[in-house]
Amino acid sequence: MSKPDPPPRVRFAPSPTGSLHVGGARTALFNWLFARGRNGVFVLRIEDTDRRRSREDLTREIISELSWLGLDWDEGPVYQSRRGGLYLPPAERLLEEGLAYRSDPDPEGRTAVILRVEPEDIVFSDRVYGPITVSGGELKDIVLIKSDGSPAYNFACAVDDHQLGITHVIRGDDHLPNTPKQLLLYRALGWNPPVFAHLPLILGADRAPLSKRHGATSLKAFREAGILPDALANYLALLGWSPGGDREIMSRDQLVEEFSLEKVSRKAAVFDHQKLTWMNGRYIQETGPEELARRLRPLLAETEWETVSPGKLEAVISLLGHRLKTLADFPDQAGFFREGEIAYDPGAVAKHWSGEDVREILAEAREAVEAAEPFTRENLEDSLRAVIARRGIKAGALMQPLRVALTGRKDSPGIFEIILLLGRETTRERLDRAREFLEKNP
RNA sequence: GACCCCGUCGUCCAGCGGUUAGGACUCAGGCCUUUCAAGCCUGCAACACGGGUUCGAUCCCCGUCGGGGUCGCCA
Repeated sequence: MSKPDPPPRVRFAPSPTGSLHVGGARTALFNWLFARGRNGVFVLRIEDTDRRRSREDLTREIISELSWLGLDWDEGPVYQSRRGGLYLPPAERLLEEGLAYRSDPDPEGRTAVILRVEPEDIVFSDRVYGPITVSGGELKDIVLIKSDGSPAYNFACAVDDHQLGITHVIRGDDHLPNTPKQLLLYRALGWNPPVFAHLPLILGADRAPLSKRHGATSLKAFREAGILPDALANYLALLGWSPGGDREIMSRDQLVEEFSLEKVSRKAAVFDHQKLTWMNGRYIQETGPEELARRLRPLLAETEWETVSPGKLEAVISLLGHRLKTLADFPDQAGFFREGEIAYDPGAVAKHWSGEDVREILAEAREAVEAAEPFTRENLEDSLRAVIARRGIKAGALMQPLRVALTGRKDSPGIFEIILLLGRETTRERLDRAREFLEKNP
């Protein structure tokens, strides 16, 4: 047996110039899975050297969305902007060694520090893409320190990764062309380079890189759309990676257990909202009412549900929570549990209230509900089924008009459960109102 | 344009020289049922093309075509 690899140190290094989007989130997730699966260390580094475009509020947002996704880090956040002093010494060393030179002064007399690049082939092995050769002469000299004194990206990246002891650089494959440059920097500085692993891009349905044009792509948007973090993590994990075989619904522990860079795909993947929504529905089904209520609460702020009691909310959720595809579906599907008058869906009325005997049936249903004593699900069902039997009609001929009267819609959870939760009084009110409606609109 | 990468159902994946090319999402039909959702069953649907190598290529090699990435003193 070969001896086990030492624990890896990886990092996720977002730039706070925009919201955290699914592409970045997936990169963070893969780093996290990799670290957690082999006892490694996950470092969060904020690449905020671009003072002009970096925003503190975005830094906070990125941090909180990562937490929402369930990703935690062991070190950081490390702010690149606060480590200015780290970059000059290595650059000066390269200058002294003659490996780097100063640019011609700009009009203001400032110079940049630039690494001299010799024309020679560069070969490296990417953990995902395999061996990659870049022929000599393709690379130009590399700017280390810009004329304004700040470190250029590739240099800052190499210095930081080295200084933080990063062993594996796992990032989007838009960085693949940067890799030879960084390798040259490591070589010039006499440092051991980390292992590089590049992740394929995530595309929109039109095969263009995912962007705002494709709708909700920020984590914030997914959260607000009622996607569960575990569902999103599971979906994202499978975008560009697979454990082999047919497994799809996988817990965090399973993902951590199975994840490996070798099984990451090299092919860009199209983000499929429908499949995410399906998967989210599966996760919702497996989530208990208590937790669903907790997840739902923030989405209910400023809606008519804001003031509903926790007990009532949980009761409603246990009745229809498992039917939701996203948490955001809740207000629409649960609307009829709110007090006050319900709206009748015209389609439902036309379909189920057009029969001649509907008024009679509803009247008998009303009596049957009154007669259920004690007020239990079993008694309600017995009582209502008795009406069906007595009239010799099909169950649907009673259930459907009743459903419209109580919910205003064609689809809903089971009628008996609804009556039970609504209570006798509300049920009675709604049936009376249905009767009035039918009298006015024969 | 140059350099690099990629190419299995519409989409996400499995496959790793011999398979009726498998699963999932979507879509269609059916079952169940008080409706819808869920669940279960069935169906539609793919190896980009052309050369090799081989007894045999989805799989290996070359080319073509197609897609993507990068070419800043941005990150």
